Amino acid sequence: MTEPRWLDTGQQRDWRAYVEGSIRLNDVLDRDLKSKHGLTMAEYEILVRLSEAPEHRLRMAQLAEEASQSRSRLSHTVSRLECKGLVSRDTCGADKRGVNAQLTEDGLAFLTKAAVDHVAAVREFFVDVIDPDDLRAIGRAFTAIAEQVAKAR
Amino acid sequence: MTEPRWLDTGQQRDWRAYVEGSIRLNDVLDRDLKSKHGLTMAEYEILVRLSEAPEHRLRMAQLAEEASQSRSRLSHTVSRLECKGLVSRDTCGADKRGVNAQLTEDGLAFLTKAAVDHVAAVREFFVDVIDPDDLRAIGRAFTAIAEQVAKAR
DNA sequence: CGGCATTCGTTGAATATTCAATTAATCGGG
DNA sequence: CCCGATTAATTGAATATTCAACGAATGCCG
Repeated sequence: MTEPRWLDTGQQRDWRAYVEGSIRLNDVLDRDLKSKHGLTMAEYEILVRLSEAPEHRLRMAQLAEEASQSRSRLSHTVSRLECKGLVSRDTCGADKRGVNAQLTEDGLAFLTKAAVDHVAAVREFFVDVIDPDDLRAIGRAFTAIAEQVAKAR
Repeated sequence: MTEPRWLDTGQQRDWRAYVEGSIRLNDVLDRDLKSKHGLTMAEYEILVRLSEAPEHRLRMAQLAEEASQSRSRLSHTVSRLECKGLVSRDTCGADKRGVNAQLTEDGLAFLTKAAVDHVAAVREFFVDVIDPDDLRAIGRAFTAIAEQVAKAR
């Protein structure tokens, strides 16, 4: 059997700082969005992706991929957003298996308001708290991580 | 009303890379730990903190704080771990409201095995795919973030 | 000492997420 | 053209997490 390669002191410190910090960041951003607009980050992300898509619509599978969610989870979540009138579903013309999620006008208006508060919170607890060079490092690192995860599947 | 300060292109790119990367990293590590040992990261973290505490025991409130979990969530999760025989509960002598969570011998043995695989996965998808300087940047940044979140409460 | 406010931990219901199975439609080789 | 394999999306049950409320013990202050 191969000897496990443990993390050295510095690596462990940094890894743990990341684990704790990311949980707490997520909590505070989620709480903020939820208290002010009744949305979770996952729901918010869905609205954002739709708002950036041509004609404000995307196939479920692609939306799931972009929002880093399972298809099952997306189905449930979109159902909730549909109940709130922020998103609608219609069957895709070309591929009759497919379903398009479509951002409604209300959805876009709602997102526009929520985005103002959300970006302020992202600044307050993330962007404005860290050195610009460190931000770039984070961008590099997590891009590489996402690639590595994708590669492994 | 104050004008919202949007993120510039680079900030947005880096922020989004982080959001996506951190979700995917969490997914892959959770999946790995769950498939190999039937534990979530949250449960694993609880065992780790207990293993590092004097006499392998901690008050529930402190454990919740260290593992970045709500007390309610911790209660439920510890109940599950108790069912598996990895943790036990006993009332705290000094403060009769208090409860100590205690890592059992089985729990320690179990953790020791799980840690080998977990650290390997943390290397594969995190430590070994990023530049050492970027890792330090992440450590700095998320330490600052955790502080900022703590300050805001 | 008395009593009010706070802290500790748990509980159960409401909500969200995962997991496995299902239905329907498309694809592709023969 | 047909049929088995694959893909799309949904469903409902099992599981996990959040949320609000609670009971018990302690702290604090007059």
